Amino acid sequence: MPTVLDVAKCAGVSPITVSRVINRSGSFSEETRKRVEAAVAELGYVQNSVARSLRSSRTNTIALIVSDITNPFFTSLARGVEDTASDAGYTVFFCNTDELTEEEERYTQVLLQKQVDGFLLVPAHSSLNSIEKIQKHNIPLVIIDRWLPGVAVDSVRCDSVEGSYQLTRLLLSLGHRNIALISGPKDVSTSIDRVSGYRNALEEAGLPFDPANVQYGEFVQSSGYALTKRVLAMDPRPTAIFGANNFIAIGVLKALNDAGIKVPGEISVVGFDDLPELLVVSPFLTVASQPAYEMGCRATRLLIERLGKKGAGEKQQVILPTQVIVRGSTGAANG
Amino acid sequence: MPTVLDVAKCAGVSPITVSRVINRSGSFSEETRKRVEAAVAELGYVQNSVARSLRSSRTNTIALIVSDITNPFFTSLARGVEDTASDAGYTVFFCNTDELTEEEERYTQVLLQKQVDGFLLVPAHSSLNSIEKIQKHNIPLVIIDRWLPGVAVDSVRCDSVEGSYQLTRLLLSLGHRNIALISGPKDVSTSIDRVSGYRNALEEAGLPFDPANVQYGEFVQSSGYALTKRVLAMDPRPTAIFGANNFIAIGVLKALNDAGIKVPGEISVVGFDDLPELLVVSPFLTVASQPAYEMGCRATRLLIERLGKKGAGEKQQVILPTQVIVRGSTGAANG
DNA sequence: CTGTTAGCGCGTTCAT
DNA sequence: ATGAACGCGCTAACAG
Repeated sequence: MPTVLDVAKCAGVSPITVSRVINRSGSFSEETRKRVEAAVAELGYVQNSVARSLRSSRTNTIALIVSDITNPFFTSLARGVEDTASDAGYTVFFCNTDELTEEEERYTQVLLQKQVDGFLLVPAHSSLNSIEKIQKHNIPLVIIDRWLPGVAVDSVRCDSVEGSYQLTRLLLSLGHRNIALISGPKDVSTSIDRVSGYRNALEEAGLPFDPANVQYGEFVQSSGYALTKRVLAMDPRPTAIFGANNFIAIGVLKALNDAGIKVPGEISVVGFDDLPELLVVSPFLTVASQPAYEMGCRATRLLIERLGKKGAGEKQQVILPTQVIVRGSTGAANG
Repeated sequence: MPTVLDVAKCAGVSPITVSRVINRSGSFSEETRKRVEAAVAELGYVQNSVARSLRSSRTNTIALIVSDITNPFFTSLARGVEDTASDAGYTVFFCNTDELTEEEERYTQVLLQKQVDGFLLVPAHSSLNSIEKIQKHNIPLVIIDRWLPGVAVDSVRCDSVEGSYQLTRLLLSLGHRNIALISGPKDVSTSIDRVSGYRNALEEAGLPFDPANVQYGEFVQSSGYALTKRVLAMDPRPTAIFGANNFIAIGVLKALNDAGIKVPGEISVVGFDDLPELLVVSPFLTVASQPAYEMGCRATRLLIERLGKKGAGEKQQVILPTQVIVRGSTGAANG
């Protein structure tokens, strides 16, 4: 493969001039530009970004670390990230941690080695190792979807407390007094916030917060399914179930389906996270919807802003609203 | 950030010795290893892959170029790619072309510059520019999901002809004689193959192939929706509709829903590509399902095999079977 | 507007 | 088992 040197010889100029023309940096005559571009075309020259990066200390590359790209929420988010990054001249590495701290740390290490210009991270649980390592290396970082206690970082997420509060209020307004919440892991902020919102709504309504009504599990369908079975065994049986993310909510609906329980006739169901309308024929679930694509765009824009002025400026917290969408899975409590 | 030199000084050895310990290459004493590792830990040294790549001409990086990661088929595929790549020590760049040839070429150029070790590509339409460019640079390439006329490349895809043939036979066996096929773009191989399979089944059954029954559009929901409207206006009206991918099939179902037409009572519907069971409460659509995750794994394994022996060996074509899953959207033709 | 020099951080080559 | 010298391809810094 030809190098700048070959192009330079072919065009009868010095390597640095070739560099200037290719990168549109510095200045050069129209005549030189033409000769260089002709040489580039003739030789089929392709610039070597690796060498360029070694010299310039920039790779035009960012990392996106999520728990599972297969979750439609993260898929949309990833698409937002890629669109925004691509427009700004960045290429995106993507990584799935499956909520495993070790995987997160392994990826962080590799990507630090690869000299990514910035990190977009959905933290697995509440380990700070990765974050501290990234910060120690002075690489811009934006945390997405979750917060972590005691760290000052740029972040973009949705208002889970408020979304959860509104969903719970909706159920209360329908007459439900016994509402089960099937949550994710205890140490993930989205779980914590959604429990808080739920609790706030109950207390505002003068109802007791019963810890037994909150089941902690994983943000996966099988967890939603299994915990619903447990909820159904409770006495008195809740008249509404709140699934704390999309997978859990689907697990809830499956379990109710399998148990022959009518929704919303016998039990109402609400969920957090909507499914993209491109995937659903007739949306049924009442949800608090998060603007996943938009979150990806915002986080990427924030990150790219940071790339210029490393470390400078106050950390920013972008908190986007959720939108409650009422559909067929919720109805009046009977009894 | 510290470099090998700093580590070397700190450990009282030469840079190359540090390199040997870190990469477990060459030989060194146990004593040296300990001193180097202590220095690495003390300084928080992280190897610079960019410099390493410049020297070694390998980046341990591959590119995945798909039309749209938001399509669950590509999402699962991407997950298969990432899992396999990660296990083998590779990191993945992901890119969305939206079926645009210019985007494909732009990404190809950028990734060539970034010296990716290999390409996984779902080609947009039938332009060969990107492929020829990649081949000219001698970078291993595996084409996924589609074939292109007149190029010898490694590829992994499903047997769309057979899947389509079986879906059509299923409809025929249910008594349908007037089956509309809503397809993707005319120049994409998956469209071509699915029309072929459909045609084969009809002709085998002694039925005429009526080109008017095949509507070409895009592989998107709005296209499936709009073309269904057109199909519904036909006289005689088809008793079954075949959506050539997941998005189209959903568009078909939405259009029938909006038109108040019962499925399968009045019209049966089949689709290509299944939706992940994690996303669906009660699967309804009869489909030919493609093992998307597996395709991603296979393609990545094939690519990684190639990375060792560049250009050597015969090009390989992996063709995986589809699986027809009969569900509630198909019923007997009445009439 | 253009060129010279030097060096980014690492690993290959050859020596000891 | 260890080290010295050199160069991967490019561009920053400094001329002119």
